[in-house]
Amino acid sequence: MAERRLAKGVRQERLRAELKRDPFITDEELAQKLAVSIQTIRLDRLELGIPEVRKRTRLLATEAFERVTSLNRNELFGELLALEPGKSGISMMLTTEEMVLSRRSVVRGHYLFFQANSLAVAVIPATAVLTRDAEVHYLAPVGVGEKLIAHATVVQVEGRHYRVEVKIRRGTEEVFRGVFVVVALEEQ
Amino acid sequence: MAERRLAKGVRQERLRAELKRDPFITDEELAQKLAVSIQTIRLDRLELGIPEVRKRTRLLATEAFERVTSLNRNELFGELLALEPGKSGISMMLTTEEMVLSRRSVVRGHYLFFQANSLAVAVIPATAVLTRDAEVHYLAPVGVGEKLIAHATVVQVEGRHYRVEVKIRRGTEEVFRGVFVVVALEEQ
DNA sequence: ACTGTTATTAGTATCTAGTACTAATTATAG
DNA sequence: CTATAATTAGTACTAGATACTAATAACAGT
Repeated sequence: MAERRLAKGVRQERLRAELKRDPFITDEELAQKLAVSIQTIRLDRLELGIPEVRKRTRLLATEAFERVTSLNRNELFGELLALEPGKSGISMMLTTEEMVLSRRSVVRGHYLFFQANSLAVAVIPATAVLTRDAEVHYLAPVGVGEKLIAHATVVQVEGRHYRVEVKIRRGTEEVFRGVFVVVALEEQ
Repeated sequence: MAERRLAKGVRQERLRAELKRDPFITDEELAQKLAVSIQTIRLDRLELGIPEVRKRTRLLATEAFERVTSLNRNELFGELLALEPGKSGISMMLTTEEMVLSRRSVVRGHYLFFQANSLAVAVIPATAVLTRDAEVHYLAPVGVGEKLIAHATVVQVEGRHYRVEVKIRRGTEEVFRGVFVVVALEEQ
C-alpha cells in the first residue's frame, strides 16, 4: 500500500476517503492501511473532528432509525411549509448526496416524483388517499445541496377524484411539473 | 414501573417491545425498566437470540449503509431478469415492510414508479440517461411480500429520445402501467 | 414440610475499541 | 544547529459487554 511516508494533509484526505468507503473501519485497520501508528490515526481523527468507530456507527444507525420512523410517520417527503386542505400546499426538500447515483451529480428522478406526489396527496382532506394517475415532466437536472420548493394546487374535483398540479422550483427556475389524479378513500 | 415480579414470558415480551421502541437501549437500562438484574436481562437476550446493543447498532447501521450504497451503486431498482439493449427488459422487485406507510398495508406509489422508471432507463443503450417525461397509471394497490415483475419495451426512437412503455404485474394481474420519455446523453 | 428444578442474582476474568494523558523519538524548517 | 511539528509509545481508565462459576430465591410436585 503506502510505501513512503505520506504528507500529513495527503494522509488525512486518504483517511477521509477510507471512512467514506467503509464507515465501520477501526483505528487499528486504518493504521495498517495508511502505514502509521494507531496514535497518529487518533490524532488525525481528533484534528479532523471525526468520531470513533462506535460513535460513527451509532450516528448512522440513529439516522437510519429516525428516517424510518419519521418517514413512515409522516406521509410527506420533505418539510411542509404551507397547507390549505383541499386547495393547495407548499413543501421544501433539500437534496443530499444519497439521492445521487455514485459517480454522478444528478439527483435521481424518483425523488422529485415523490416530493411532488406526496405533497399532492397531502393537500387532500382525507385520511387515506391513493394516487391513480400521474403525468410528469422533468425540466432541468437537479444537483446535490439544492433547495427544492414544491407548490401543489388542486385544479379539479369530481366526487372523490382530485386533479392536483405540482410544480417544483429551484429558486425561480422550474425543474419539475406534474399533474396527479388522486382518490380519497376515507374522507375526513 | 414494574412493581411486582413479572412472569418470565411476560417480561421477555416487554423486553422485545422495549427494543423495538428503542434499539439502542443498554442492558443496564433494560434492567432498570424491567426491575430485574442485569444478569437476568442478559439471560433473556441469550434465550431470545437478541444481540448486545453494539451489535444491534452495527446491524442497523450496516443495513442502512448497504441500502444507500446499493441504491446508489445500482441504476436498477429491483433485480434484472432479462435485457435486450435498445429493445426491452424485465426486472423483479419484492415489496418489503419499509415500502409501506405505517398503519397501512399498501406499498407507496413511488416504489412502483421507480422500479418502472429505472428499468425504462436501463434498456437504453447509453451510459447516461435522463428521464424527460412520464405518464403513469396505478391500476391496483400492492401489498407487502409481493413479487412485482416489470416489463419495459422501447416503442419509439427519435434521435436520442426514446419512448419506453413499462407494465408491472403481480402474477397475471397488471398493477401499474407507464410510458417514459428518456434521453440518452452519452451513447455507448 | 421437603426435595428437585427453574429462575434469578452475584461475582470474576477477560474482551474490544477506544479516551485522556504524559513522554520520548523522529523529521522538518529556518 | 535549534526549535517546532509530527509521530510513536505507554499507562490508566471507560463502557458495555461475554463467558463462566456459584449462590440464593422461588416454585412445583410429592
